[in-house]
Formats: sequence, C-alpha cells, structure tokens
Amino acid sequence: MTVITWTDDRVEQLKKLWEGGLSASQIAAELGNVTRNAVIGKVHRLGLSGRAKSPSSAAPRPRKPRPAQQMVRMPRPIARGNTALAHNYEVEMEPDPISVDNVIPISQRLQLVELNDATCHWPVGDPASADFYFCGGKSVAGAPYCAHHSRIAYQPASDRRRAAPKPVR
DNA sequence: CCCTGATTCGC
DNA sequence: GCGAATCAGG
Repeated sequence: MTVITWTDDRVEQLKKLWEGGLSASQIAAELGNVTRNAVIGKVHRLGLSGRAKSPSSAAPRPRKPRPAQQMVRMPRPIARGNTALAHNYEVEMEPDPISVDNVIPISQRLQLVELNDATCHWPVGDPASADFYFCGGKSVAGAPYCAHHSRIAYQPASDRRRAAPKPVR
C-alpha cells in the first residue's frame, strides 16, 4: 500500500481547492487517500486556515481538559475483606508503620459479618486463617476505615504520569 | 443526525 | 509533521 504524503503537487492542489471555497471533505475526496481531518490539519499547518470562515468558529475556546475517557483513579486496590488468595506468599499489604495491628484489642476485633458502616474494615492477618479479623475500630466519616487505617489506605502511593497503553484506536 | 472547520495531542 | 479524536457550531 503506497502511503503517499503531502507532495508539493498535492499541497498545491490543496491550496487551490481550499481557496476555491471547497470544503475539507470535498478536497479530501478530490485528492483521495486522505481524510478531511488530514486536509484540515494540513491546511492549518500551512497557515491558510482563515478563509472567509465563520466568526463563530474563531470563538475563544478556553481549553479542553480532554480527559478522553475519564478514568476513575482508585486510591489503591487494597486488600478488601476477602480476596481468597489461593497462594500462600506473604500478603504484601502496607505494613503498619506503628504496628497497630498487633495492638488492636481483641475485644474490638471483628469478623466479616460483624462489620458495618461504623466499623473499620481493615483486614488483619491471613484471610484464610482462622485468626483473621478486621480492625473494628471506629470508622472515619466517608471511609471504611478508622482514622489510623484510612490514613494508610488512602496514601498516594504513586502518581503515574500517563501509562495508558492504548494499543488500538 | 448530517455537515462544517478548529483544536488538541499521541504518534 | 501527521492525522485521529474530539469539539463546537450550523
């Protein structure tokens, strides 16, 4: 497939047709092998964008944040109640800096069924283990964790720039 | 919804 | 530099 670019010939024809008042799509059809987007893009690059264009088109466009598909950024896929890990390797959860996990009073510890909006959902220990439990502390408003654990759970971790693969468009 | 040009931005 | 995606307007 011959992929021809903008040869002098085609550019000249483009200019002629454009200034002739033809629309971008018409020009694209005339030239062939190009889309009207390509034509418009080229026209702009050539600097002959302003024809007798509509003033409305020159309307001040503030800026487009262009989130494309807005992607919901979760704080972190922290281990929720039960991920049913078949594997046995060390659960790499954020190690508690102050090691509160070991200090949570047994009386406060909860089983899954005991959790509610007011209790901290922070899992402690191996979910597959019998001594697994949830923190059970007092949940902070808007968070499923107590003040201490929500601080851990919602830590920024890392801001990645644009790691969007986007192989096909 | 069709069209238009305009703009942005990943490639 | 190129052009698809996206936008805003008619």
